Amino acid sequence: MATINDVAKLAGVSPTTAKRALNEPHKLQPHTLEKVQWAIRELDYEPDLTAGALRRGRNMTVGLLVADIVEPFFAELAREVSVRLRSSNYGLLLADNEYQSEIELHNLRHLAGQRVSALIMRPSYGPGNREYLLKMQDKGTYIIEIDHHMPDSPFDFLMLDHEQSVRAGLEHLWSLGHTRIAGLGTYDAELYPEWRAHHFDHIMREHGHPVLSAYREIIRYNEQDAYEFTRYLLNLPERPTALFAFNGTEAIGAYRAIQDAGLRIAEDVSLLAFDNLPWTHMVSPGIDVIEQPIKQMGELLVQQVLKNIDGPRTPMQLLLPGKLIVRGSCGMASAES
Amino acid sequence: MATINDVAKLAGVSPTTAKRALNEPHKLQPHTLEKVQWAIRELDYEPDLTAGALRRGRNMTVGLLVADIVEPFFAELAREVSVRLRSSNYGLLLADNEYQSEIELHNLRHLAGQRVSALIMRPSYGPGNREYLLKMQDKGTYIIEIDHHMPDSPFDFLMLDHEQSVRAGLEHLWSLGHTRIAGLGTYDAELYPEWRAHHFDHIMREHGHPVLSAYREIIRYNEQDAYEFTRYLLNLPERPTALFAFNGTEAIGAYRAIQDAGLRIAEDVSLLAFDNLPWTHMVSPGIDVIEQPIKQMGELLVQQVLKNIDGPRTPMQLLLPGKLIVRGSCGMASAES
DNA sequence: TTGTATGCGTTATCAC
DNA sequence: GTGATAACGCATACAA
Repeated sequence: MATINDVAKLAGVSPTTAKRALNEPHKLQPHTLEKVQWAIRELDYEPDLTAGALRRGRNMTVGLLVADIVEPFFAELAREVSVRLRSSNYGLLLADNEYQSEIELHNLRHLAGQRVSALIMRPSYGPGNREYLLKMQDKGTYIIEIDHHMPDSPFDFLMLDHEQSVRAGLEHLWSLGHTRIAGLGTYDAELYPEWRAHHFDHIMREHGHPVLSAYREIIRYNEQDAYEFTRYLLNLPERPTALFAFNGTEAIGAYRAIQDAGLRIAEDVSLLAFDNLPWTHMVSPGIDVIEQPIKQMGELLVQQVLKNIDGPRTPMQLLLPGKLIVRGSCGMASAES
Repeated sequence: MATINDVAKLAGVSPTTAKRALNEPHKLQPHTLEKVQWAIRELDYEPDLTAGALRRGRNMTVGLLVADIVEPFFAELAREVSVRLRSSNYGLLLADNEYQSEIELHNLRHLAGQRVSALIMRPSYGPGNREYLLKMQDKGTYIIEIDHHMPDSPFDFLMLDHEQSVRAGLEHLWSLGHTRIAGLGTYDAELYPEWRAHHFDHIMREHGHPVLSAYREIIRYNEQDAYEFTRYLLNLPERPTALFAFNGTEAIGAYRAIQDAGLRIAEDVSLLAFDNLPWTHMVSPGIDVIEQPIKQMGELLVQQVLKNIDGPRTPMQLLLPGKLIVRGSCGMASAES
């Protein structure tokens, strides 16, 4: 494996000069430049990123810590970020937290040990790792949160405008006459501080239709819990006329539960969901969804991260609007109780 | 940031001893061990992985190069690998190739520069980067291919038994009376050397029902191409009675095309697909699929990779069987032409 | 059982 | 424009 010293020797220059041929070629005399470039080709020189990382205190990667890479939202975001990073010589160090701060801490330790240049992360619940993250930030790692952000969190963030999105969804349902609406999961400051559930509660109350207490339960946003909770809801004497799934995974569980209960989507019960997943336009009727601008998120994130790795910090605290896509899974609220 | 030297100084021992407290604690006297552990806690010592990487010539990550992280197969595999890596102090450096060897080379350069300890990769087409990969291997990087493997490729591999899987699928279709079956994509040694398409052709011929030349076209395995090709197939005078989608993304395109053509799944045209994606059991009838044992793959991969990073090389050239799941999207071949 | 010394390849500072 | 030199933090060979 050729090092920059080998290149320098072969070209008859110093390592400093040899490196400049790669980083600041304009500062070299054409003649010198050519000699070095020839030597680089001759030896197949490729820089050792680990040596550079040790010297500079950060490596050439961006850490991306998602909740779960299998959730399509995170998979798509990972791709967008990865693709855009390509033109910058940065790589992507992937980690997850399964929404749990112990797992998160384990992975943060690794990312910090690897000296990632920047960290894009979906925070887990609770203030658990804030101290650790602040230490990372102090050591020069740029940190930006995605998808979720606590008001007292000191970090930059870029996420969906959950409030606007929930409101857009509810206005859609209201316009169809729905008032008995159940959200798939209830906000809990300690256990489950999810914004979509929080705004759902708040906006419903504000609109004069507080969510029935029978509809309120703290569940996790996965297929299984969503399935079971939906079955429960559909069996209530006062069953909801519309269901609001707070992410794409929940929507799958809800959809299956509705089918298994022998009910028809739209006619018997309406379904509205976050995340525009492929299957939502393949069933019939198609599912009404609120789509996140994932491409835009990826673009803005990479831009912001690269700008902030070197150069001075430019704050970014951004909410992006969700887009309602209507396909037919929400029907008129029927008169039947 | 505390280094191991700081720890050593505070504990009044040498750096070597301090490190041993972490790596080989049994080799220290209880008293020494305690002193060092105290100092580690006192200083919040965490190892600098970049320094270790430089020194050892490889970092504490495994490179995972997929074709496209958005394809659920790769997303799920990434999660399985990531989860299992957690108990080993290794991280995951993620990259893709979009099936193109230029993109692949770019990312390989990065992975090699980062000195990944091992590389799990889905190869792109063509022999393009073999030379580069061999150089990586010579420098000590353990390499194993997934999902696809050329017979003359010198690397280990772990993938689905494509031949067995295709045969299982076809026997299912034959048992329902189908003979006019179209695979969504045709094998081409140069342009598109995909095994599933290859075995499809071969097994159909072997069985006495060579694929009609009207059904043969080289397409890429994405939703759009699959959609268009399916529309074309369904418009043929001798249209196929069954379609075989070679991955989950193709299946989506085919499904939509069938719907848009106003045909009924199973009654009018049967659909069989690779990959057991969530939506395939949510539509009705559910889609008959061939499922890959992704969890097992992740487990075996991590096991093999960790064993081969240190220790002597133990070869692994493994085909795992696919599992046919029947849900109803394949009906009897109708008599109508 | 513990300690000493060296070098991994790069980058940054400073001198020429 | 170019070059010499030092230091990043760790792992290893070797010495004690």
